[in-house]
Amino acid sequence: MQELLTIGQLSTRSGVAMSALRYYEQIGLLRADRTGGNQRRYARSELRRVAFIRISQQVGVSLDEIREALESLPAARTPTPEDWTQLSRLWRNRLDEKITLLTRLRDDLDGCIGCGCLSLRRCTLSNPGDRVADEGPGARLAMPR
Amino acid sequence: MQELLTIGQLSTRSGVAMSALRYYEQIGLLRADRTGGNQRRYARSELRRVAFIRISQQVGVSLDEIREALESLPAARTPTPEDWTQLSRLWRNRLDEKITLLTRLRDDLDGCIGCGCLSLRRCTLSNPGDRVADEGPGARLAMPR
DNA sequence: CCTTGAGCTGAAGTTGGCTTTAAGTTGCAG
DNA sequence: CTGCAACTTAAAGCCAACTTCAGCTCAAGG
Repeated sequence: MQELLTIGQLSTRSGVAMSALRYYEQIGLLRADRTGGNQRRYARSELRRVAFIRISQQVGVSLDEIREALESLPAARTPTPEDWTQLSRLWRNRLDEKITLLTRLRDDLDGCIGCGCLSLRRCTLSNPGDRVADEGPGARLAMPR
Repeated sequence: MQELLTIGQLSTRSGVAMSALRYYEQIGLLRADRTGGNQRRYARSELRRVAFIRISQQVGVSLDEIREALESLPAARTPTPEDWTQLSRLWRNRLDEKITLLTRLRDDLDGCIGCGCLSLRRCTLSNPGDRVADEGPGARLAMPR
C-alpha cells in the first residue's frame, strides 16, 4: 500500500477537485510534502482532514472556522488522543447547536403545519426559550452567534 | 397593532439588514406593497418568511433553493393548509438528511476519538452504508446531492 | 413650512470559495 | 530515451450573497 498520495489520487478519493485541494493548502487547511520535482505528496491522514472539512462545510461552517478548529491540532508533533479529544469537545458543542436548530425547524414546521399557520411568532422556532421576550412583543429572530 | 411594517421595522424585528431585505425582494424571496411615495410596506406574514429564510440559510441551504421552496406557495391566493403541508414535506426530507449527516459527524467524531484515531475510513462518517465500496478500496466521501 | 431621519434606486464594491487559463515541468510506461 | 498524462504556478475570472455609495425623495414632529 502506497504511503503517499498524489493530488490526483487525493482528489479522486475525496471527491474534491484538485483546484480546491490546492486552494485549501493555500489557506492553511491542508499540508503536503513535495517531491524533488515540486509535486505534492499527501500523507494518507490528509484524507481525514478533507472529509472533516467537507462535512463541516456541508452543514454551514466557514473555512475560517474550520481552520481554527484544525489549528488546535499541533503541527509540530503527532496529535495525541488528548489533542483530538479537545477538538472533538469544541465541535461537539457546535454540532449540538446545529442539530438543535435543525430539529426545532423541522418539528416546528410540522407543528405549525398542523395548525395551518406556520406562525413563527407562537413557535419556539424563532424565539427559543423566549430569550427575547423582554425586547417587546412580536417575532424576532434569535440566532446563534 | 399596526397592519404593515416599514423596512426599518422588519429589519429590527428580524435582525436582518435592510440592504439584505431589499436584496431578497430583488431576487424574489420577499414581497412588499408600496406607499404612494414608493416606500415598502411589508405584511406581517413576511416576518415568517424572513425567519424561514435565515434559519434555512444557517444550515446550508442556498437562497435559490429557498426560493424554489417558497415558490411552492401560491402567490395568487392565500396558501391553504395543504400548500403548507406540501412545503413541509419537501423540507422534512431535506432537514432529515442534514440532521442525519450532523448527528453522524458528531457521534463518529466521538467514536473515533474513543479509539484515538479519528479514522474516517473505518468510520461510517465518510462512507455511509458502504455505498461506495464497489468503487474500490479506501476512503471516499459520500455526500448527499 | 421646515427640518431631519427614514427610505428610494442603480451601480459599484466586497468577501468567500472556488475554477479556469496559460505556459511551462515532472514522472512513469513502453 | 521518448511521449504523454499528470503535475506546477500566478493571475484572472466567476458566482453567491450581500454592503456601500451617491444623490435623491418621503413622512412626520415642531
